[in-house]
This record gives sequence, structure tokens and C-alpha cells, in this order.
Amino acid sequence: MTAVSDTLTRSVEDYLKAIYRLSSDIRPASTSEIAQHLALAPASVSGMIKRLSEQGLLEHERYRGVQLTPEGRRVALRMLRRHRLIESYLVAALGYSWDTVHDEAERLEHAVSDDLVERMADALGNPRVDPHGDPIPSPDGSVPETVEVALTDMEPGHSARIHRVRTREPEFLRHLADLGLIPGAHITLRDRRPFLGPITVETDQATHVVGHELAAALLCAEEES
Amino acid sequence: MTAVSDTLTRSVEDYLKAIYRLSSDIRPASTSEIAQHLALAPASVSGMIKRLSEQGLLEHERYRGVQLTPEGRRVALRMLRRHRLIESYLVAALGYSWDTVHDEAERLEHAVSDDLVERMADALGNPRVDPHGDPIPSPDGSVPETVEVALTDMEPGHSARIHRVRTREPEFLRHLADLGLIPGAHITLRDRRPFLGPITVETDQATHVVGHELAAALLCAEEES
DNA sequence: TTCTGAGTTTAGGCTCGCCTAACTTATGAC
DNA sequence: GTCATAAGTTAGGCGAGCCTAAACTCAGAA
Ligand SMILES: [Mn+2]
Ligand SMILES: [Mn+2]
Ligand SMILES: [Mn+2]
Ligand SMILES: [Mn+2]
Repeated sequence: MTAVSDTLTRSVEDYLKAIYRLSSDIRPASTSEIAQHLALAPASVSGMIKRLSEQGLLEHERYRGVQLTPEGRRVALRMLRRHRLIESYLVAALGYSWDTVHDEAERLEHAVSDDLVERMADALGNPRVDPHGDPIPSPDGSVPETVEVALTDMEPGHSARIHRVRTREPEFLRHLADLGLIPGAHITLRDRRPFLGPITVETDQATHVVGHELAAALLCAEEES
Repeated sequence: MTAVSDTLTRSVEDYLKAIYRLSSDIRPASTSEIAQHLALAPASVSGMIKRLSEQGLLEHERYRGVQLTPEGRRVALRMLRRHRLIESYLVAALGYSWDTVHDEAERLEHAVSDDLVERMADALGNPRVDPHGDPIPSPDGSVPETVEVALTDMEPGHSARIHRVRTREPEFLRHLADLGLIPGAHITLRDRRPFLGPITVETDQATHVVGHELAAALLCAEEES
């Protein structure tokens, strides 16, 4: 029983996670995208792609990009579960703040055993989302689907609950927390200026005018007003 | 501020830990000892020794062995603190048993940040020994000295408290726990047969006749009877 | 005092994972 | 339809970290 996942290096695990994020059923991930995401030279990525497709972890169409095989996806989701549970555990059990957990999890995800991950999950009561609102894949690799809309795509006057925050930058995360724009917060879109202009959003505590980029990072579930 | 410890690989950290264990002020660690301890070929160890002595982490006298420099010792003690605190945390916070924590700690020690280690220490109230009774070096690298004697070196009739258990083998550890021979246990040596013969030891619960090897793994602090 | 064998080192080879430089392919502007 | 250019691939190199095989060192036995 030498499962593929027993022999994977840290690099390989991070490649597969990156490709999972960057590709979809309809769109492969390009070499340069992957290189950018992992801060590597495109040539290095080409080399790794060759190895991983020979190992059956991804499908490569030359000059077109890559997609994960079912096996590759399995590994990616396993890493994602680890990463997000570790983040959750650090926040809930060790007093970390949501802007500092990512780097720690990025390393620990490769070092923990399945046993440890499940113990952390149990200790937390098997949470379904991590501190940033990202869904935690189940051990069998299923990811709960949710209907989410970016704050930039909502209509003025509509209300919603913030589900998820799409950034890992500590400064950005601290700023969002300062504004009360965190997962679970109830908000109403008050105004939206055209041409990527500022957005006025009301929380239960205050009203903020924020930039388009910030608003685009907030994924929300719309609610009846 | 590029401290040496920022650029060390997992391998290097494990080498330094091994050399810390195998050498003393009066006795260097030999190539073959290190190779044995890390399950590597002696030739591989020779190569690494060359690199590490060039980096100033150890002193090498050709054909004689190695000793840590102060810098090398600093790194080794930092790893030992990590290892033992991780073991302690896994047992105290996540329900691990003392026979299963070692392998997990052996990997995690290389992945955790100083911040995380100190958070775990705080969560546990800064313990001074790990689940096996091994002392946890302080952040500044000092190790509490204790007077310990192996059960095999005690005189019949004398009483003691078990301080420390010198093994990492899960089966051995489970057996010791079954017999109640764990750190903190109060014991009295009843009989000691010559020529590495069996040893009769009495705990507060029962009396056991154990082999010499087992008794040699129990480090005790003698008490007045 | 020589010799021999255990222990140590060197030499050479391998994979992984990265790099830069040079080349190849696909694409879309014309 | 050509062709410039962006994107992708190949070629070659390097360090880390391991290996085996061969050469060397040294201490103790003869
Ligand atoms: Mn990672
Ligand atoms: Mn997250
Ligand atoms: Mn280790
Ligand atoms: Mn221990």
C-alpha cells in the first residue's frame, strides 16, 4: 500500500495546490500562471509539469496548459483540508489572528500526519470553513458548494452576509478586520460607482467607502432585505 | 539579520541534534555513530561533516570525530526544545499517547516557527520536561541539570522516583506504561541479579521482575527511604 | 616494527528542484 | 497569409543530499 501521496515532496504538494486553484474544468492552468503563483521561473514549472504528468497527477497539453487528474485533485484537496484546518486550529486553539496563520500553515501542511489533522478537526468540532471563510474539504475530498457573489457584483440596496475573504496579505486582512468586514458580518451595499470606482458599504456598526479591489475580495451570500 | 538558523535544512537540523546526543565535552561523535543514528551511509555523513564544519557548526578532527561549536550547540538545543515541546503539546492538548508522539515531533520540529513553539509552551504553562521526562531546554539554550541514576546502578532496598525514560520505541514505551514505570512513579529496587540479570522493582501498585535492558532505560532520582 | 582490518574519507553517480539562456510554438495584428 | 511577439519548452548548470565502491588512516596484534 504505497499510495502516491506517501512519496510526494513539499514542492509537488504546493504545485498541485496551485494548479487546483488556477485551473477549472473548462480552463487549464498555464505554465506562466503557475510560475507566477509559486514565484518560480517558467522553465522550472515546465520541468515539474513533465514529471507530474508522467506520474499521472496531471494532464498536459503542450503549449496549452495543465489540468489535474482525479489523483492529482485528490492530493490537492487533501492539502487544502490540511491547510485550512491548521489555520482554523491555530486561530481557535493557540490565539493566532487571521492575518498570521497562512505562512505557518503553508509549512505545517507538509509536516502533519493525517492523524494529527483529524485530531485538530475533532478538537474544533469539525469546522466547515476556515478563518477566511474558505470551505474545508472533507476527508473524502468533497467540497461544499456555496453560492457566492463578489461585493462588486451586487446591486445597490441589497443586503448580504460576508462568506469569504479572497486574500492572504496580512495588511489587507488586518484592514478588513478593522472595518468589520469579516466572514459572518452582515452588510448592505449602498453605492457603487462605475469604472471600478469606490463602493459604499454599510455594516451593522458603520458605513465605509472602500476601493473596488477591496470589495472584489469580499465574497458574499445575498439575503432578503 | 540572517541568522545561521534561518538557512538550515531539515537534514542539517537532524545532524546537529544527533551530534549533540552522541558527543560530549570529553568525547567526540564518530562518523559511523552518526551514520548509524541517522540510518545513513558513513560516506554521506563524511560529506555533511565537511559542509557543516566549513559553516562553523562543528569542529572536525579527521579520523577522530566531531564536536559541536557553540553555534552548532545553539541550533541543536533549539531543535531539542522544539521537539520536546511539540511532544508535550501533542500529549497534553491533542490526546496523543507518549509512544506515538516521537515521529510526529521529528517532522514538525522542522516546520514550526519560534512563535508557534512559544505559544504551545505558554498553553502548557511552560513545562520543564517532556512526556518521557526529558528536560526541555529554555529558549536561551540552557538545560536544567539533574542528578539521575539508572535503575541498574541503584542499590537493592533503595527507593527512587522515575525521572526519565531512555527509549523512543513505541512498543517499549507501551510496555513501560503497562507496568506503571513512567516518569513520576515511585519505586523501590528489591533485587538485582549479577551478569546483567533480571531486576526486581516494586511500584506503588505491584512488583515486577524486569530485564536488565529495560531497567537501564529508567533514569531515576534516589529518595530517602 | 610491521601488518592488517575497522573506521573514515574520497570519487563518482544519482534524483530533486531550482536557475538562465536559447530555442520553438501559437497567436493575433496587419 | 505573413510575421512579430508572447508564451512555453529544452538545454545545460548548480547545490543539497543521498548512494556505492575504492582508497586511505591508524591503532592494535603479532
Ligand atoms: Mn505549502
Ligand atoms: Mn485560509
Ligand atoms: Mn527531525
Ligand atoms: Mn521525548
